[in-house]
Amino acid sequence: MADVPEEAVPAAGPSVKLRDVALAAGVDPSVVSRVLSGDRRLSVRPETRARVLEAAARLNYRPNRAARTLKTARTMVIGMVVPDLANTAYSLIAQGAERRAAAAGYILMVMRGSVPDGLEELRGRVDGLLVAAATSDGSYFRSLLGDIPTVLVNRKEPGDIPAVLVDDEAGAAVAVRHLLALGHSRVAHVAGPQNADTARRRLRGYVSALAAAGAEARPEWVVEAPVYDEAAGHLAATTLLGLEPRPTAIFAANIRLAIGALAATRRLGLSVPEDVSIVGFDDTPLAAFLEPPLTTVRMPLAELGELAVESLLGEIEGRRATDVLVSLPPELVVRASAAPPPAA
Amino acid sequence: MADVPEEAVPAAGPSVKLRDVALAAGVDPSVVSRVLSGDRRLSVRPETRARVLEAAARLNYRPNRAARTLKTARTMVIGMVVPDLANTAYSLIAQGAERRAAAAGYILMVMRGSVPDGLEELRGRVDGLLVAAATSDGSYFRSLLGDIPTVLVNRKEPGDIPAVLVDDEAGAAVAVRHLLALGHSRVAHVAGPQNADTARRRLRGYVSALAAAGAEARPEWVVEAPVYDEAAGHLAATTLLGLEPRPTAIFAANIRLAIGALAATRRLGLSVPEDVSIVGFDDTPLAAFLEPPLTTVRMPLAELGELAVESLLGEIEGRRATDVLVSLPPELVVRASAAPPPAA
DNA sequence: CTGTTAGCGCTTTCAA
DNA sequence: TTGAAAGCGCTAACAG
Repeated sequence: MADVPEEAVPAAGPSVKLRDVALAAGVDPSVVSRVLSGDRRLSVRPETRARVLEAAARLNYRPNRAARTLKTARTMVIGMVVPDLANTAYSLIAQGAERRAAAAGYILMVMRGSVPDGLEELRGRVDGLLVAAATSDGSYFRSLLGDIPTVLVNRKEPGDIPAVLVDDEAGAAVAVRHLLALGHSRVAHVAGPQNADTARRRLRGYVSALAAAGAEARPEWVVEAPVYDEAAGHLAATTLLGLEPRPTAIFAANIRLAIGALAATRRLGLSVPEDVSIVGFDDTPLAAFLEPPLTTVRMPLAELGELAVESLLGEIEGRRATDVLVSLPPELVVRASAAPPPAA
Repeated sequence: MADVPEEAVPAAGPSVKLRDVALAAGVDPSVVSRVLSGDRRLSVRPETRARVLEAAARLNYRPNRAARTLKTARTMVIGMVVPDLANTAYSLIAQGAERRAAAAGYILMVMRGSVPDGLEELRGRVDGLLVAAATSDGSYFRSLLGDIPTVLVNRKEPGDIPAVLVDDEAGAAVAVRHLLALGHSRVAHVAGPQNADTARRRLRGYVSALAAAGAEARPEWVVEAPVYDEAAGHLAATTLLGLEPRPTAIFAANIRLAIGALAATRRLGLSVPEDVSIVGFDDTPLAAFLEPPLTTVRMPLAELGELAVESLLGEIEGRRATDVLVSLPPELVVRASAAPPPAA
């Protein structure tokens, strides 16, 4: 006689249902349902509960999610839409979101893409949506959404969709003040695409920090990168460094932009930070290994993710969410790309 | 009398069901179902079909997914598990996967995490799984999976889970041959974590390319990075460059490792590529903006994603999948980090 | 060409 | 403390 492992996983046969467990435990399916969902306010004789639990375990029962969803009108999944996966910022946000979602019994699933595409496909598969993808038209957007509870993650759009934000304006100001404190008087800005709310807020922070310090600000010291990537940063910085007199410092609105700016500076035969200082926005492990290591400002992105889910859970429960600003302060990560300006 | 916009989106009231559409169109729900799911082999009088379509549109009907899933036992979602979102390689794979999935009417949702965590939560929410997360124990893994159709993406584990792979071994060989052709005779390797299948295959490619060329290979020229990140690459390269005689070229098993190696080299006061040449594995836009721009090998990752879905769809349909190797060749992206060795 | 019928597997009153 | 019954919204035979 061959040994049959006791815990053998049953082959892909017909799956075991609530009814099978009920049969095996000698009770009604409804009892099994109540026991297994841990219905607190239900009195079940301990021995009955034990029998049910034992049967469920023995039969390796897995509730059918579609049936449960059909009945309860809840999927217990939260969707997150991001414009592109390969961005460490989104990954940090997702981590926070995931943690908070898990604590509430939800799972987080992420979809790449713009909202208009993915939306129809998501309806009915998620209980709520975190939208981190860029959008320019909030109301168009709302109508697409229909009644899916949604919160915008670090972007505020016209319209009534609640947003959770980090203080990008303050973060930008931290960067600029650092440069000013180092003694720079010609601080330029590689701005992000101005159709993105994040980029606008960072630009505002740059402008207001300069103003608050009474420092000089010239319109030509701001150049907008049409997208958040290295090539765009390279191009913008090249323009900036061609100015006369040349800016001695550049604050880039994003890490990829900063990397492009760094490359541009060196390709112009200038050195960082001796000739020009550079500060980037959003931190990543990579920053420490650039040449020179890049000074950046780190935003509380994991907390952003957590709070966004927090807010979304409220919406799912029918509470009307309001905008929230993550209260943790931005943090300057000082490395080597910013130093005092050359003694002109 | 107030104007009521005709296309007003109904408030979050009770949603419209198949029955409502049927009522409005004056037909039976089953007819609506058939018309809307585009059942080809069904004859419906054109005018009936038109009435149904019109009613559905007017009422803004959205099928209830849970009900459909309960009935059909299909979710039409493919899950993808990745170890971390912030890796451009996964993002490329996901793009390919998404495209192929969409063509078959599926959507792709990605989950971060290791398989053991996420799995129980995924069962019943996806029809199949693409696993790109590292695993060391394939059989343990299979038992967790139960009967969820799965394909491993660019990792082969012992056990019977089908895998779709790119030819990492050939890719590594391309890199090494490039270095050899440049005239290097002391080519070292920063290997990835050897519990990862990708890392093992790349190491194999390094070894066999050296052997095929009759070039010298020394055990101390290979150092393993315990993880695929910049810090580990930095450390490994530092060790390598302390060797006597010093290797004149380094092939790094991954882009992040290569970036760390680049930084290490410079921090040792050596220059790239004058003193030492570096070639990385997997390409990213960033590579062109490093100092110097990094020569890399680009693998057909989008195709990997497509083929993985292809294979998974087969499994979902009950066909037993076999391992497949993406046939597109690796491509060397020549930039500036590799050059002939210094005239010793 | 269209309607009838019978569930899919679960949860949740309500009744015993 | 447990069981009975109804139904979530859809699809897919089968019948007409």
